[in-house]
Amino acid sequence: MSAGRPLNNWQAVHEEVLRRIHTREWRPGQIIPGEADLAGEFGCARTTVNRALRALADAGWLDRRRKAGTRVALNPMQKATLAIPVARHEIEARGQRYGYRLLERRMSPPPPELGERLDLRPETDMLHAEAVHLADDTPHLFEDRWINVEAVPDVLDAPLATMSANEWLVINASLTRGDISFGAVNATEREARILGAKPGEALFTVERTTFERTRPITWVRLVFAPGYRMHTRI
Amino acid sequence: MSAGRPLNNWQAVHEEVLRRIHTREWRPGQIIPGEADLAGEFGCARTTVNRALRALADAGWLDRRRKAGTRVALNPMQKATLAIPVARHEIEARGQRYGYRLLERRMSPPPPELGERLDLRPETDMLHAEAVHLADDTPHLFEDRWINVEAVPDVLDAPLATMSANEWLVINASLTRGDISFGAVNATEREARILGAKPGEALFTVERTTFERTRPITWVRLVFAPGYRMHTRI
DNA sequence: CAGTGGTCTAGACCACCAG
DNA sequence: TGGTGGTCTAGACCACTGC
Repeated sequence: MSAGRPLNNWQAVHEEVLRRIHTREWRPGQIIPGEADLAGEFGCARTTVNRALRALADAGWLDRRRKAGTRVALNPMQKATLAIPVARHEIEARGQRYGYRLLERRMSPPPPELGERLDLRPETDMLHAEAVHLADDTPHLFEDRWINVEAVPDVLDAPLATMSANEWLVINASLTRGDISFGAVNATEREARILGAKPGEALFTVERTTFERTRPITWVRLVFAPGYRMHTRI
Repeated sequence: MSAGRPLNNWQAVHEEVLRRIHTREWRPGQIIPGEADLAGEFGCARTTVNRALRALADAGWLDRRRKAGTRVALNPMQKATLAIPVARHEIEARGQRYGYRLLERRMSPPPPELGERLDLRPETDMLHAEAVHLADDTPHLFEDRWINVEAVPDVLDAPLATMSANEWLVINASLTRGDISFGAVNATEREARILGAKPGEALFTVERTTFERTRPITWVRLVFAPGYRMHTRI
């Protein structure tokens, strides 16, 4: 069934396969022809078909299993690649002026819950930094950060007044793993004051714990100004 | 510099390169050797190196540009692949019993804001369905959905009392694009009653608009029970 | 303009696992 | 156990883009 002009690049194959899925020529759950067959039909090497189908599987449109073959995914909308907001970039991308103010910086024992979660010895002091990120002088994001100084002692000399802890850590620490979670909190009195919100107002939060191997480096909670939404597309 | 045993599969190359990034042998912003060099060092084909480096670039660890070469990314934590929660799977994965109750189902003109956002003609009725998803009989998620019946007329015959609209649409409609956003809202009186929350309590929400080509099929807002967080890892 | 990554090909071998 | 996807190779050509 070698039809029209050969599809001799993987993007073209990708596009054609996606078209067949979208037009329901190939329906959810249905098995599609094997790589060799498609290569024959499209007039290209099997490697090229493989590249295209692998991309579609990564994106969630196909389910592939050896021997079982390739099927159209039942629910393509359950995978998304998300751009984790980096305050400076997000603000500058909107054409606004980025600002940063350090509100607090001091050594302190972490809240017990955090100490346990990071599996630190009790009574270990951490560096606690609080800051607010501004868009055209309007508060955008409140950052509440705890840093494990035993893991990155140099951070005590970091110029946190002018440079966000994140920027310093990215350059100076070895970050191998991150656990990230998203949720909602009611603004505390203090958060409300800092972010220009009403106390109790619902705020979007991101929490991230960053590790070097298994050693915790830092825990941070980002609390966004009211109305903030994080977007993605499939 | 062809050292020990050859790394003749892309996962091994992937691992070795990631190791050099993690140990800061190759530092953020630094340029790394070209594919040909690495292939020589590792004792494998350039294609294999390419596969590994491409995966690392997709994951955000490397930045690659023709002619400019490959550099260690400055901020590897800004990309994450997210598993969009599907209520049934999420609940069953926790070993709980999944339940579903349809609360409302009727034709109605959409709120003006929604009608505009979907670019529908004024006075177009939509199918409005509200449902709650239960985990062991405890409310987990409130679903507020509007469906464009002009795009999927058959949905009027869908057994929404026993099957969630999402499951029906995935099978019966052509979904080519989705816009997704995450945020926080204060529970309304009604949401609080349904979800077992206090009025005003901060709740995590996901909103998704789904399209066939450019035609809107459905808009849905998921409001999660208090304390819910969505997780991912890098 | 030249060096880098991006890709295609043809052939081959292999791991996996559904039937 | 045989068919399917997963991968490697060697060689080649090309597109992009920094210098």
